[in-house]
Amino acid sequence: MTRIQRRNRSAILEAALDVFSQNGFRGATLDQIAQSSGLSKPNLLYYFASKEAIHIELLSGLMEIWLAPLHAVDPGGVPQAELMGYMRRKLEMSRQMPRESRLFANEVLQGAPRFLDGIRGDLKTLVDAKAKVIRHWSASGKIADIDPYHLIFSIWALTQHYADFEVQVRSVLGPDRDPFQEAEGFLEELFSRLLKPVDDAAH
Amino acid sequence: MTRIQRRNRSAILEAALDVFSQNGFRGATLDQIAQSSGLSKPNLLYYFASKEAIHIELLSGLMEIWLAPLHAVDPGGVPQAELMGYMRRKLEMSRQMPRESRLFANEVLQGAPRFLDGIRGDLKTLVDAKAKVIRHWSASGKIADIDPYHLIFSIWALTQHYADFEVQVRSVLGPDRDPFQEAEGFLEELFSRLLKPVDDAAH
DNA sequence: GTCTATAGTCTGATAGAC
DNA sequence: GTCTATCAGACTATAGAC
Repeated sequence: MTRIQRRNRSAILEAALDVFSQNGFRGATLDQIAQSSGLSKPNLLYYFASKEAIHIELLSGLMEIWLAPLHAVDPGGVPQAELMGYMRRKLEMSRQMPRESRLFANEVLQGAPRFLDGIRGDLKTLVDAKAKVIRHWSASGKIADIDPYHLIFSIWALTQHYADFEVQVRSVLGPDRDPFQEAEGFLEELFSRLLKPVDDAAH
Repeated sequence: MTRIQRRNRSAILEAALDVFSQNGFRGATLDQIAQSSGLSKPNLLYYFASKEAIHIELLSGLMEIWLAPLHAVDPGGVPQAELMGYMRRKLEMSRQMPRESRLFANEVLQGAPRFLDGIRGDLKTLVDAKAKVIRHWSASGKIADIDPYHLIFSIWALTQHYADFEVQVRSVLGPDRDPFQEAEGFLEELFSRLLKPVDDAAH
């Protein structure tokens, strides 16, 4: 692949991320992507077979990046620190990559018609593996005895909320507050309390 | 308005809830709504001026129901019980009204272009009022000293996650588990821990 | 009030010159 | 590789008969 091809492909994907993340698959148009990427509409289709091909390429290309923080949870690390670190990295991704968050949110919200394989495959496999690690940490008393799947869901829900519903969060907080900075402290407190094992010796 | 008119209008709105919540505004078509409601396409437009009018009517009509649980938080009640009750009612709404949850999620996710007034108006006003109540509870030591806005966001994020991302949650948990029933216990534990005031006497 | 027919527009994709 | 021109289908909305 030439340098020009690489540059055009990535310009298309960059523009597509903008457009798909804001409008969802059906709401997005090739015209918008063409305009935003600076290429003509037929030229998009020279690089990608169809509108759907662009979308699929985007999703699968971002999947690895998106799952990296969970992948990085180390079974050999300090449980509390590993999980707090995972939460922090996810929040940081919501801050730095809100478009990616909304891209996935749009897709899942609408039933993941173009992505169910990825969810049922890579995602489930990874979550199952990490859930086993977390369950072990709970069983050995290193963290509280809570369901690992719902713990992971709660990290997703709380961190991605600030990206996916950013318009609402900012509207409610008003223009002078920084949602992400405040979320950092709040979620730190929340997950500290959630993960702390019950200290039976205190009773 | 005749009985027939009332029945047709509500049939349209019921069908529109199905279609808009699954596809978003731009992804939805009048054909789908017509088919789902059993009326012809021109007949939809006899009852509503446009596709957008249907959507706006849906959103504003559901706004009151959607905010009722927060409205019901009683400044005179027992703080911990009030907030746990709010969380429980929100989770119950995710279970019973996932389409409504996804309708709002789609709209907010895409920047709330048809709903920003509602968010900046009624929603912000209500949240501001309840935040003041919660802050007072914190200050008097009845619950933990946490930010009331982010507490409310966390209730929204965690309860609505089970409706909005239901496909993903079910795929990860597998077919034999009941997400909502499990969430009940998990969120009960999470918010109990989060709201509990620090007991200084213990140190 | 409800229908068929259709106007007018938008959209994904292709043809073919260069 | 990139463009202009354009097709075929889908879409919102309206006209007009009944």
